[in-house]
Amino acid sequence: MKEYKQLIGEAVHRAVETLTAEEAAELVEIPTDASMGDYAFPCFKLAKALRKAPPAIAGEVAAALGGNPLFARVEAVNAYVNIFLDRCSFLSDLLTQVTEQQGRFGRSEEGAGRKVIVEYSSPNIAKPFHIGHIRSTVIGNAIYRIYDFLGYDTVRINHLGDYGTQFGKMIVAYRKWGKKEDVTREPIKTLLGYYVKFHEEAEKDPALEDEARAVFARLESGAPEETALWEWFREESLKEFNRVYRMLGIEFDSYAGESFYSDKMQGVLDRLEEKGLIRESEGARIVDLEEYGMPPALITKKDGSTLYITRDIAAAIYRKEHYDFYKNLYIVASQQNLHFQQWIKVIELMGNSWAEDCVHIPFGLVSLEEGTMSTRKGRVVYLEEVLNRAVEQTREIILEKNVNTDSVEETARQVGIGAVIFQELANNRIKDYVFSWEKILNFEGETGPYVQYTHARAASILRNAEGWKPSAASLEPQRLSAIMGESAYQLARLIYQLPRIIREAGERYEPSVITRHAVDIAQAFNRFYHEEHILVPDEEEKNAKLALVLAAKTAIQTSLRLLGIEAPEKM
RNA sequence: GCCCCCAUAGUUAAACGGAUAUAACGGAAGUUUCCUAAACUUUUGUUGGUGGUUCGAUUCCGCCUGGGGGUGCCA
Repeated sequence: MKEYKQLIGEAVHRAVETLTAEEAAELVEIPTDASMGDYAFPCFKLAKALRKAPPAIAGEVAAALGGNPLFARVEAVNAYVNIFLDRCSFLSDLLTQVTEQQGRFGRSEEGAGRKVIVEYSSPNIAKPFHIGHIRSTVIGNAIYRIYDFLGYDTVRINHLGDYGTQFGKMIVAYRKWGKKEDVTREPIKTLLGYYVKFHEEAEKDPALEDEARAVFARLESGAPEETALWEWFREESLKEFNRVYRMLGIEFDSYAGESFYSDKMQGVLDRLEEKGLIRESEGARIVDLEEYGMPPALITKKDGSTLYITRDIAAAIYRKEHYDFYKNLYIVASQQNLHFQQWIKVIELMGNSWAEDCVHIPFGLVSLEEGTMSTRKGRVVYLEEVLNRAVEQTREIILEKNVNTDSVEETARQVGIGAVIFQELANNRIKDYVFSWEKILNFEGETGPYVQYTHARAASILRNAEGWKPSAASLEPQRLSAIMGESAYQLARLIYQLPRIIREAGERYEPSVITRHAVDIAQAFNRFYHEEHILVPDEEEKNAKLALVLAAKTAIQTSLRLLGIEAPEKM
């Protein structure tokens, strides 16, 4: 398909040689107000080099672009050149492409031969999978899907929090107060109970903390009793996690968590020693980062056991050797910003130039109205409960509205889960937010159900069109004239932008760019739907409009798919 | 103390350094003999303060205020 920004860039370059075609293309804007054209080229920056007033330059550029048949109209307005596309050839080009490519529209091969690792979700074993975990899980899944769509080779890693002193605590608590049958019956809640009790008791008796550290040290050195208990906790927890992953439609290529690297720790310590990066301080071993403005990185504790920073370093080195990644992405809360800065710096100090390919993608904090979530205090909202309630409420709405669907259960699941995911991906990931039941169960306005509903509407029209198939002949430019109104054209423009939007979402690691665009397309579609009748008697007009409906449906479906949300055909 | 992030209508949020700051929710008023009213139309209302850089700042830089997070033996 034609890349208009590029074409305009080239044309500007021919008119003003001091600017390369690429530089010119970079400057091309899409005006907020459609009455100022489909594209605009601001001339301020040229004023200095050309020693002319911007409006004068705009006039010259406009004159130079004027003869191009792709542009219906080119006007100089003050310092801007406003460019109006020839709508018929634009629509013909777009609709031909989208109806041919369908689900492949927007796909790219730019990532061919490059491997991208996406680490996401990474819950802690033996702790509840709560609403705070949804962010990493859902953002990571979307980033994986976006990179996959852009042609990259992807590896999805669930870096389970299955190691560390917390397991010492858990084991100590289980031995003191635990019952096997309770754990088997309800693993996570029971184990969490032990964990909470441990902290209560440790307040009165600080010796428990030391005991827990000692038990973890035994676990790390491979003691059979501790290892068996740990394996059992891990297994029971994974059963629960997988139930949630299935609901969300999320999968992983690897569950290599922290424990996976336990036997690789010594190698890291040796390499750090070799490089002379380690020194002893207060009984612990550290890498001093003072000259980089950071507190020291604690590599081992005074009892010799490791910390998670050591495991993250080991993991990154292992991944570089094992996968030879192009990018190694970590979808982890912004609370860990310093942690990531520290260990990536350590990797760099070890002489690894690929340190810069390790990217921390932070996101904001989820809190409850009562305050921050606290596993220890048992102040959590379970993700599974959120998903179940969203599905339940959707089911009620479906029955109430008497919705046209083949399976109430299936649709309730698609829409309920989709609503939760959509909301999670609607805003910039860095923003903090306060969880509220009222908000998450609201399905009106800019929400997942709105976009899905629009998709279902488009699907419904195509069903009503019985047997209609897009044909290239009916999309020739001369046959489109006078058929398409303003709302149709504005919808088409948004569909055209989708491939660029997907690339931007990938570059910025920001799925919300796609979420917002999906809403824009849905709004434009609904406007078009209300203003114009689609299944009209005139064959030529009907063909063109149906092609646009199909293109809109395709664009919405692709957007939702990249976000990890299903697009029901009926609802 | 030091470091990082955030601050936009009543609320929740958008906005590659560009033209008149964009939506949704809420409030007010409408649209269903018409392809799905989970829809659409109209209306209401916004850049925390202060300096600077720039032809142009919600956006970049400095300071201030407010909120959140981090800061050596948890992850």
